[in-house]
Amino acid sequence: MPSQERQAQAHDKDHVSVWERLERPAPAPRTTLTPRRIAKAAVAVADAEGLDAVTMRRLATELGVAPMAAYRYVTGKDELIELMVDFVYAEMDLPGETGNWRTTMHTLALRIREVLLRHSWVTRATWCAPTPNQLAVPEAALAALDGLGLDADTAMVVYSTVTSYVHGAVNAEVGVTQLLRVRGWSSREEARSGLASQMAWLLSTGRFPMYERYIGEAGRKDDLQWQFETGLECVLDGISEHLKI
Amino acid sequence: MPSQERQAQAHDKDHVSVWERLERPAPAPRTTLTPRRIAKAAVAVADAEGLDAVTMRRLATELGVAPMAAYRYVTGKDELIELMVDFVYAEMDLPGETGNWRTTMHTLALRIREVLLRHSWVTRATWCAPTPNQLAVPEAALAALDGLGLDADTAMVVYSTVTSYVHGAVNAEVGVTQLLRVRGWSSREEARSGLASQMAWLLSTGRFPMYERYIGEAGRKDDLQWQFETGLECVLDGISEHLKI
DNA sequence: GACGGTCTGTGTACAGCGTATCAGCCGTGG
DNA sequence: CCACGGCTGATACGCTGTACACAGACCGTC
Repeated sequence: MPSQERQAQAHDKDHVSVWERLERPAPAPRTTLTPRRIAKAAVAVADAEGLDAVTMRRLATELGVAPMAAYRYVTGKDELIELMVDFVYAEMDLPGETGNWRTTMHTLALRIREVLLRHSWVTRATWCAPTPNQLAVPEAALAALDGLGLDADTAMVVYSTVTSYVHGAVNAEVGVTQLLRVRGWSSREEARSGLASQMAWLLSTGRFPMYERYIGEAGRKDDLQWQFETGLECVLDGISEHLKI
Repeated sequence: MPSQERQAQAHDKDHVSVWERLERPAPAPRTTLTPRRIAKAAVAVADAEGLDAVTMRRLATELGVAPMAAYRYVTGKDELIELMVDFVYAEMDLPGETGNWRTTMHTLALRIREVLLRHSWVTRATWCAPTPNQLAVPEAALAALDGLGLDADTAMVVYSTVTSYVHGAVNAEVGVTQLLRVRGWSSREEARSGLASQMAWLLSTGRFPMYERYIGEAGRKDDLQWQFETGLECVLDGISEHLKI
């Protein structure tokens, strides 16, 4: 995301979000290009080759239009990424009312993880303003927490705590995946050996005896699903315990 | 971080990490440029103006050397960022043995948050391989968890859960800050009004009644410290509860 | 004290990026 | 029929990361 701070003084307080702008006039029956089509193409590229592969030129090629064409719909690359993020969140099916906050939050966490893992670049784009479909997530969570007697602040903390955990965990998972791509390790085995040799050197310094023991004793180092769910259970137990709900 | 996937096939499995390389010969008493000086200058720029302001040319200007000079010490920008991350983690003072895992983990979480907030760009650079000073964090955590009867896998889950939460939470905090810079909002008040107007439009769609109520009822929306600590208490309670420790 | 080799920093160059700007084209109102 | 005004495409600029060839400084050796 190289563009994050570029357009600083381009728009100031009378900034109008993409969403608001797109909603307004419906100026003509757009045919070739639509925000949705743009977002879809960009997401496809990002999924396949990473966020850095998404360039305005590449996107244009993918869509079969001129390099600058997409600028008719977004003011810059930042907004393109907003569109992409929203597109991704749109595909998440949020859990409905189950009558049990814990079940709902559990499902929600798993769903978020699925989506973020499927589009691993999203975790790198969290700096953008909330998009409509992104806002639907806390909406669903707050609905699930309604009626438990929590005040508004506390309910939001519950939501934040769960999503913070999910985002942090997925970020760590994704970090490894991305490292593979950076290093050009394609096969899983190649990656393991490459990372292992590097780690071996670090451990050989003797600075990390506990970590070394972990490497030696651990049996579920690669069971990311188990790790995630175990941590999630802790988080949910903690919320239940701490808030007496 | 535009360079993340560029140097794919440059080095393959016989990749040697910066750390290993720097340790090896001790070739001469470096004078003008050292990895530490490079990292320090880069971190200063990133702290002041964001990660995107850190360019090889800018860094060179800052150090008073030619644009390509730093390439003598790092193979590319990715390694520069590794150096920067390690530099930051080096300044974290890790909690010593307290005899109480919960106290130690609590302190650790707060310390990590402090450091990450002080260098808010770090959360965007988590994809890199573990650096020595980064590895010192799980080392300290595992040491604190030793002797509780947890198996290696579970101990690591405890550590991961806490840091996942911390990273996720800080990431969310930082996201807001960064949005300000992107939008060119300098003052806090200006930011609030700008964000509020955008949010107002989203809420006016009526899609988010629960969220709207939260906005109306919440009193501690800006007390990030309280939110963080409350969530952290939940997480720690949950670990204690779930694992019976 | 002179010398050759290694290490350190410099200069130039290139491909690719985001995007400002302008020229041309189109459908439409007169 | 023409003039016009908004959409589209191409060109251009300044910036990026970095490959590459080079010059100077320091070293151990003779």
